[in-house]
Amino acid sequence: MMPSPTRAPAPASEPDPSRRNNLALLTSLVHHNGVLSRAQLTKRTGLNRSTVGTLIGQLVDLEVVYETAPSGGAQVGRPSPEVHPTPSIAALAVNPEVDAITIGLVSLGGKVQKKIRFDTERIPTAKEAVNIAAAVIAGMRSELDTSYRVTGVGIAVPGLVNRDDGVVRHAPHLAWRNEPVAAMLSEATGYRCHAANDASLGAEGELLFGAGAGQKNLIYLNGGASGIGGGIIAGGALLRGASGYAGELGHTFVRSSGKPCHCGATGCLETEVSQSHLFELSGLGGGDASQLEQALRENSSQSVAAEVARQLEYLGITLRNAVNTFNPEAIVLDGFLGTLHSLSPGTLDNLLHSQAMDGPAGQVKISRAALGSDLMMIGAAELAFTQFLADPAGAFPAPAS
Amino acid sequence: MMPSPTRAPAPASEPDPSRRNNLALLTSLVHHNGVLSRAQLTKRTGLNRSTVGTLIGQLVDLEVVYETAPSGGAQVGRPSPEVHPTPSIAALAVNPEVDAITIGLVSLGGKVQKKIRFDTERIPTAKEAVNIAAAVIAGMRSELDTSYRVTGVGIAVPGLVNRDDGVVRHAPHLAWRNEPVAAMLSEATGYRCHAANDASLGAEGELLFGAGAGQKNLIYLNGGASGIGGGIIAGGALLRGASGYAGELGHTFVRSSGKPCHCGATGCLETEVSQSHLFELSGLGGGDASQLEQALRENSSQSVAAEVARQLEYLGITLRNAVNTFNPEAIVLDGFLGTLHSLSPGTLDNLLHSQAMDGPAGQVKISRAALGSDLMMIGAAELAFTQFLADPAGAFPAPAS
DNA sequence: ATAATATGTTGGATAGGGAAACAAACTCAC
DNA sequence: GTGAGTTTGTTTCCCTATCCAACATATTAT
Repeated sequence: MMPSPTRAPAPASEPDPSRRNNLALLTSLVHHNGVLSRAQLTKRTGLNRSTVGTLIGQLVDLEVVYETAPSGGAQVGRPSPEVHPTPSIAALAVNPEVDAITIGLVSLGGKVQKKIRFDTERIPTAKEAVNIAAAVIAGMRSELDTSYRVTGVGIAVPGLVNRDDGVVRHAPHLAWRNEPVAAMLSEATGYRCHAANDASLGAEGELLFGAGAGQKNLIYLNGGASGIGGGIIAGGALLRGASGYAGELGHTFVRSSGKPCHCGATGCLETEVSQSHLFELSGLGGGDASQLEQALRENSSQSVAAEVARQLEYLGITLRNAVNTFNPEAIVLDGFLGTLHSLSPGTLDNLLHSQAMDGPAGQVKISRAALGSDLMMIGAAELAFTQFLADPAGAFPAPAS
Repeated sequence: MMPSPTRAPAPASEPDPSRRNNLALLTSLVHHNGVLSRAQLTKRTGLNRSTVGTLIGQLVDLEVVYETAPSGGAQVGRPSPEVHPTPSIAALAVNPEVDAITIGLVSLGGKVQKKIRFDTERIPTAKEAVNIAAAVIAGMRSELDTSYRVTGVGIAVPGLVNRDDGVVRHAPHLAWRNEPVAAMLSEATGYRCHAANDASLGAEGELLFGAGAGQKNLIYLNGGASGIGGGIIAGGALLRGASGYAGELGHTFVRSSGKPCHCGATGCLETEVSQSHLFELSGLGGGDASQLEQALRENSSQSVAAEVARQLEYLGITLRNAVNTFNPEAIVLDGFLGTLHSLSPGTLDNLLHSQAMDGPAGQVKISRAALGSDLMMIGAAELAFTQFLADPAGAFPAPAS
C-alpha cells in the first residue's frame, strides 16, 4: 500500500492506491519513452506479466495508451505488442519572454503539436501575457474540445516562481513582482494552470526527452536574453527547495568586486557572462542564438576570442561549484552557454578537471541541449501532465469513447 | 504494491513489499521520534487503526519496539499505548579524525550508549584507523553479543567517500587516497560496514535528531580542524549525487585571486575561512571549539574583530550561493562556523537578506547545531541503521527471545 | 518440421489493508 | 459518583490487486 505518510488517506470511493501507483508508473514510462513493448514494461516495472496485461488493458480502455502489432524485431519468442501514448491527450504550454509569448500544444509522449509565437512590441506585463495566452488558447478552443483531452496548462516563467501556488515572486527581466499568473490564466481559460521557473522546466524536459535521458543527477544551464537560468535534477527528481525557488545558478558568485547585479549582490555569473556583450563584439545588433553562433565562428578577432575565454572562465567557476556541490553525471548547456562551450570545446572540461574535486569531476559529461526551441514547450507541458500522470484513471472520469 | 521500478522484483519467498514498506515506515517513525503513541502513528502513517495494530504487533514480536502503558496525557478518549524503540538494537559508529578516532555505540532511537575517543599521536593511516576501531570493537564484543543486536557499522570520514562501495576516494587532511575502509573494517570485525562523508552524516543527524527536525530542505556546514564540510538535505533526503560525493560546500568559490587550495582550485571557502587563523589571533596554541569560542569572546582586539568579520563575509558568500541554489528552510552551522555566527549574530542574516535573492532568502533560518559531540556518532550510526530500517523484519531472521 | 524461447492469457490462490461494529478507557459536566 | 461524549484498541469480514501456474501463441534456430 504505502500511502503517502504526509497525507491523509484517500477517500474511500477511490481505487486502491497501489493500482493507481502502478497505472501511474506505466503511463509515465510510456509517456517518457514514446513506445515500449509490453515485455519491456514488464521488465521495467518489475511487475508480473499478467498484472501488466491487466493494467495495460485498463489504460487502453481509458484511451490513455493504445497497442499496435509487434514490430518485427528479430528476436526469439513471441513478439510483444507495442504500447503508445495517445496523442490526443495533451497539455498546453505558455512561455512569456521579454519579446514574445509562445503558446504550444504538446501531446502525451512529448511531441509538440503546435507552437505559436506571438511577438510583443514591448516587454509584456503579466496581465498582457495572460490575455495573449488566453486569446490564443480561445482560438484553439474548438479544436481542443473536439480532438484533444487537455490536462491543463503549464507556464514557464524566467524568474522566481513559487511552484505551489503559481505566483511569480519576481521576474526581473519581465519586471513582474508577485503576479499570481497561474490563477490569472486559470480564471481566463478555465483550465488548471501551473507555473514554474523556465530553467527548472528545461532541466526536466532535457532529462526526460533530451540530452539527459536516463540520468539521475543533472545540471541544466540556459543562457538567453533574460540572463542565465538553472535547473537541477538530483536523485532523479527536480530540486525544488522549500518553495520551488531552487536552481538559481545564474547568481552564483564568480568574481570579487564584480559589477552589481539586479539581485542585490555583486559578481554574479549573470552579470559577468552575458549574451549582449557577445552580440556587441560580434558586430550584430541582435538576433537569435544560431545567428550569434555563426557570427562568432566567423569572427577571428582577438577581442572576441578574449571575451569568449573570459566568459568561459566564469562559467567554469560556476560549474566547478556546482560539480563539487552536486556530483552530477551530466551538465547540459543551452542557449548561448551552449554556443560558448562549442566555440572552445574542451575548455570547460579542462577547467573542471583542474579545479573541481577529482571525485565528482571525474564523472561529469558536458553536453549541449538537444531539444532546441521545443524545450520550453515540452518542459512547461510536463508541469501540466504531472497531475495526470500521477493518476491517469482519475483525471478524465469517463473515457471519451 | 509499487515495487521499485529500477530494481528486479524481490524473490518470491519474501513477504509482500507493501507490508515491508509499512513496517519500515513505522520503525523509522519510532526511531526518529523516540516515543510515539499508537494513535500518533496512525495519524502519521495514514494507515488504518487496525492495520497499525497488526503491524505494531509484529514489530513487538520482532522485538524492534515495545509498548508501555499510556502516559496520563490529559486528553479525552481512551489513552493510546506508547511505542518505544528497543534500545538493544544498536549500530556502531566510527569517526576517524586527524588527532583521534572515536568509536561509539548508538541505540535505535538515537541514544549514544557509549563513546570512546582514542587519541592518536599522529595522523592515522587508514589501516591504523581500521585496526584501532576493530580493536575497540573487539573489546566490546562480548557485551555486544550478549546485550545487543548490532545492525552494522557506520564510518564517518572527513573527505570524499563513495557511498556505494565504501571507498574513501580522497581525504586530504588524513592523506588517504582510494582506501576501501568499509571493506577493511568489515573484514576486521565481521559486521556490515558502510562509509560516508562526515558532514553528510552530520546533516542527516541534525535533520533527524537535532536542529533541523521536521525540515525538508536543510544545509549543514561544519567547520573543524579538517576544514569545512557540508551536507545538504533536499526534499527530505540527503543529496548524494552520482557517487555520494555531493555537498562539498567547503570548496565554494568565494574570492578572486585567492590562495590555492589543496583541491586544485583557488579562492575556496576552506582556504579563506579557517579555524587555525582564529586560534593564532586569539593567542591559543590549540584546543577545542568551546575554548576557542571563549577566547574569542573575551578578546576585544581590533584584529580579532576584523578577522571574524572577514571570515563571516566569505561564509556569507557561500551561504548566498547555497540559498539561491537550494532554497532551504534552514541552515545549520556547526563547529567554529557556529562560533563565528554566534559572535556576531545577525551578520549572516543581513548578508543573506541583502545579497541572496529575496524569494529564497526570506525563508531561511540560520541556527547552530544542536547535537554537539554526539552528532558524528548519531550520523554514522544512521548509516548502519538504514538497511535495518528499510526491512526491520528481514534484518534479524529470528527474534532473540 | 521440430525444438527452443519468449510472451500473452486465463483461472485460482493469497495476502494485506480497510470498514464496521463492538469493547475499553479516559475526560467532563452535573 | 454517574452518565454522556470521545477517542482508541480489537475483532471479524470483505475486497482488491497482485502473483503463480498452466496453457496458448508467435516467433527464431536447427
